[in-house]
Amino acid sequence: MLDPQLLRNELTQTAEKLAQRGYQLDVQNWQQLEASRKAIQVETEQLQNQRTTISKSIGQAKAKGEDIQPLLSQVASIGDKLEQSKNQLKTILTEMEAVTLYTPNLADDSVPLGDDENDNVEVSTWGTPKTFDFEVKDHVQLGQNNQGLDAESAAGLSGSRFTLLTGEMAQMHRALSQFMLDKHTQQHGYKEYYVPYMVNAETMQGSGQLPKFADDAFITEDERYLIPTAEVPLTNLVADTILDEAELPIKMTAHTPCFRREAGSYGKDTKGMIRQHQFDKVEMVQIVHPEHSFAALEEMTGHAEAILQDLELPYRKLVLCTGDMGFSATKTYDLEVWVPAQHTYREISSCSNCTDFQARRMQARFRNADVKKPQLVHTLNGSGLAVGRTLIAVMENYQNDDGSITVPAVLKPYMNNKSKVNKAK
RNA sequence: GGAGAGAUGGCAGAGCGGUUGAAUGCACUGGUCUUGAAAACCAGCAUACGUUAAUAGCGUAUCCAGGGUUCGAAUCCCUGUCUCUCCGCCA
Repeated sequence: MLDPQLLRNELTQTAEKLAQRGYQLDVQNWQQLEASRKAIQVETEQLQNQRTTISKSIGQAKAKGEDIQPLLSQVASIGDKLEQSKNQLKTILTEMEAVTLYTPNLADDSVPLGDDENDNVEVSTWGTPKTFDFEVKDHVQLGQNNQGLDAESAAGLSGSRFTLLTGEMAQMHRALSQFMLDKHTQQHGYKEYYVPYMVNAETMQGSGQLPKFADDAFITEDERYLIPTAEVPLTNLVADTILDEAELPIKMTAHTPCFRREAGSYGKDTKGMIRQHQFDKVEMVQIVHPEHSFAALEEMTGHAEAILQDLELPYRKLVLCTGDMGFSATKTYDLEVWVPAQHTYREISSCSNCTDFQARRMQARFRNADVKKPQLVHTLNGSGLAVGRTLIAVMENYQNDDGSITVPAVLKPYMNNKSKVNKAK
């Protein structure tokens, strides 16, 4: 949610900034709502004040044994008017809330303007894509060759966009998440969490997935949502709390499966395990003092980069343009890893500063020693990294002529010191 | 799944349907005292919204949430959520 003061006092500028993101705020409608809200709220509060005042004097009169009848008839006329006024106010506030819940965060001034992913700006690249002296296979072929990746069995069990991993592929998948968690907890200062994979609607609303993106999530019969990312449970851990300033920053990480309907992505990335209904991810979340959130974004993106560097996977870093950013973000870096078979970079991490947007929805605050008042925290989240896509990247970048895959050095301790897997039979 | 108990300010914990935003204690902040600290004593200390130039006043709301009764609800009634205890089942 945006600061309501922005919509009240800087409506035109705010609408312009929202338009950069492709969101059209109905300014006229909002102004009308705001005007009637003002009038009706004042009226309601006045009526309420009258009623309370008279009710109090009834109490006093009764205590003194005076006749309360005149007071009762005085208050009688207020009831209906108040009721009506209250209902009107409620209707307007509900309407206004609907607008604010559907309005995205504002982009930071440092974010490049643009319409879609074509306008994202490359910030840096790392590593050099390896040249192969044989014809590279994609991860699907590599997986099939070695019977470690089985889309057909998964489809039989669950349908499209699911993958089954077996043997050393499953082991490498596990090794990757272990490695990532160890790196973040031991070197980057994050605390490890094990979290629920199902959350309630309130939690989904807190981090911005609801109400606007209900179609993207799986919902259970008892109205719980399968988490689309560990960002949801982790970030909401501070919902409705007032933290001590000394507790900040809070740095959390968790390895979870992520569930996404992928509604509207029909035909996109149907081959292989690039885009799945279920995938594993190691997520980083930071809860920080508002002054430090942009520095924290740089730091957190660095933590994701460190994983790729340790795995020696070439990647590039992009800053997303205004039109391509997620709903809650004010600034986002994407990391894209080199995928040899596609001869291109593919997204493997996304790190965002959400400023106070999620914090306001969740009412996550800290007691500011300077101001002494509770103040909204800033929240950040980043993938560190998407495990399935990392597995793909390792398979393809570390493939050998015979179809085997060399184990990256940092993964060896997690794989019984094997140096190669999936030797073609 | 069955039976019972509960949910009040940062925490603990009072509260008869009437001037209760709410006793008291702890914590916290400022002060007195002290060479300094502790102790003691004094004072202050919720949040949100509205109005406003105002972080000044004034007003409104908030005692788990949502309904209801009433002139008036933290207090009474209904529904829901969560927590705890006991029983059953169970990885």
